[in-house]
Amino acid sequence: MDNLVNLGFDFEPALIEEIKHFGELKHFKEGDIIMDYGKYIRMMPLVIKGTLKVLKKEENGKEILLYYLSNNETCSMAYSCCLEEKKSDVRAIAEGDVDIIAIPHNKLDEWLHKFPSWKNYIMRSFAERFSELLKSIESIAFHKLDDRLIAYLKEKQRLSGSSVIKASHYQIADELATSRVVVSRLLKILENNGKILLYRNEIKLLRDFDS
Amino acid sequence: MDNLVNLGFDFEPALIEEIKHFGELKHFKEGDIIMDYGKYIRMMPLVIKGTLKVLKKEENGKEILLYYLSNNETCSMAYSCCLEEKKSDVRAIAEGDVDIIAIPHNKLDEWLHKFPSWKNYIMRSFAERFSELLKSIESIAFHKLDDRLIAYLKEKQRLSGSSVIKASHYQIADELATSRVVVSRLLKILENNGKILLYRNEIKLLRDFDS
DNA sequence: GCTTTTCGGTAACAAATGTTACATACAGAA
DNA sequence: TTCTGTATGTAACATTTGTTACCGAAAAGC
Repeated sequence: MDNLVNLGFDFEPALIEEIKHFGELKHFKEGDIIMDYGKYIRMMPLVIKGTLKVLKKEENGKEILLYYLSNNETCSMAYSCCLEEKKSDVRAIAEGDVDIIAIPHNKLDEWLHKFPSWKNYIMRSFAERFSELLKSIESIAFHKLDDRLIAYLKEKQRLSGSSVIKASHYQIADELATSRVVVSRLLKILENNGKILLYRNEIKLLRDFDS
Repeated sequence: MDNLVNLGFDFEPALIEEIKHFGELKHFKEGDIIMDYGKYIRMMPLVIKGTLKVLKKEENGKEILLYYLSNNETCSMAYSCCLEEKKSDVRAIAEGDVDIIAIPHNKLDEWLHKFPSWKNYIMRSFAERFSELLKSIESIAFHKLDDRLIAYLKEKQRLSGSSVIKASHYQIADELATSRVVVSRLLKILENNGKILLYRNEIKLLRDFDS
């Protein structure tokens, strides 16, 4: 918790003191569910380390990836839910080890008045989430699956910092809201074009991957 | 402007006075553009009468409908843009006659501190827009075009209060980000199934439309 | 009246995606 | 090792959506 000051939050010292005092440091590991459909949300997560993925599910069970949250980001939808005592529309899952600071919901509004840096942070978060959702809509509505797959792989590369992506075709299909066979087919084409190499549970992006 | 008090905003009297003083009443008519791609936004629109549609466009020219704004609603994305001096990612167009109150951007933040009812309104707006965007994503990602078309027609019916919808197949295709031929095809199927009647620039929804 | 433009209907085809089914390969457990 | 569950490869086919082309009807302009 002490290294909070070093993180890129840019909060004023008094606010950092309050966060240290009222915030609760929590650890999650691969696959842990931080927020879930239909559950009330009583705290707002600030992501300190690792990555969360935020998903939306349909009645029949299909899921689609909305966006990732990583360092110093937060889920604005959690904020909205906290304020209005609403149930969550989305699910957030830890990708690997994740540390968050949980801010209790009753502080959110108080800090908004007390700390300009908190207000700015919240407003910036809202804007970023809107922008991510718009990107997501753009991707689904306007791009074909092969482009979306490539974008997905790039995003995974960016977040992990590695060009070896650990995931099964099933998982990828889930997050793109399509079927495993389709993903396998498109990945095989990418491999044949010399963009990637395929292994079990692993995809290696080659140098000329983006072109 | 004087009938502002009667509208469902639920603002405190002092805030209403400020809105009357600093807000500017503006009229738009069918097709007028209130916000546009790449333009800076210097005021935030409160919709008093009529309906705005909010769209997102792709590079190649295709557009897709994100959601409608009608009575007492506002565009949270405009709010974000105002605060951060950002360019708009979306376009907002008047559907028929529209009255808005334009709130100058320098008041937004000030009122946030001064008026709890303003803060609540803004926060509620953020939550509503998120929810609309999620509905939009759900629709595009999980539903086939025929379902989306039906949902689109229902929404039009709800907003206009009439089961006669004035629109060409071209317009509908644009807002669903597909082509005219596809829309005509699906509409004809609906007509053959006794759900609707088709005329030039007009679609009449029949009684057993939803089933 | 005529001409032009826009709108809608339809066919024929192309492309993208989804589905089912089955084979094989691999990893870990027993 | 063998067994077993999971992951992947691939074919064949169905469905959905997109595209092009052409037609005639209705509205708008002249």
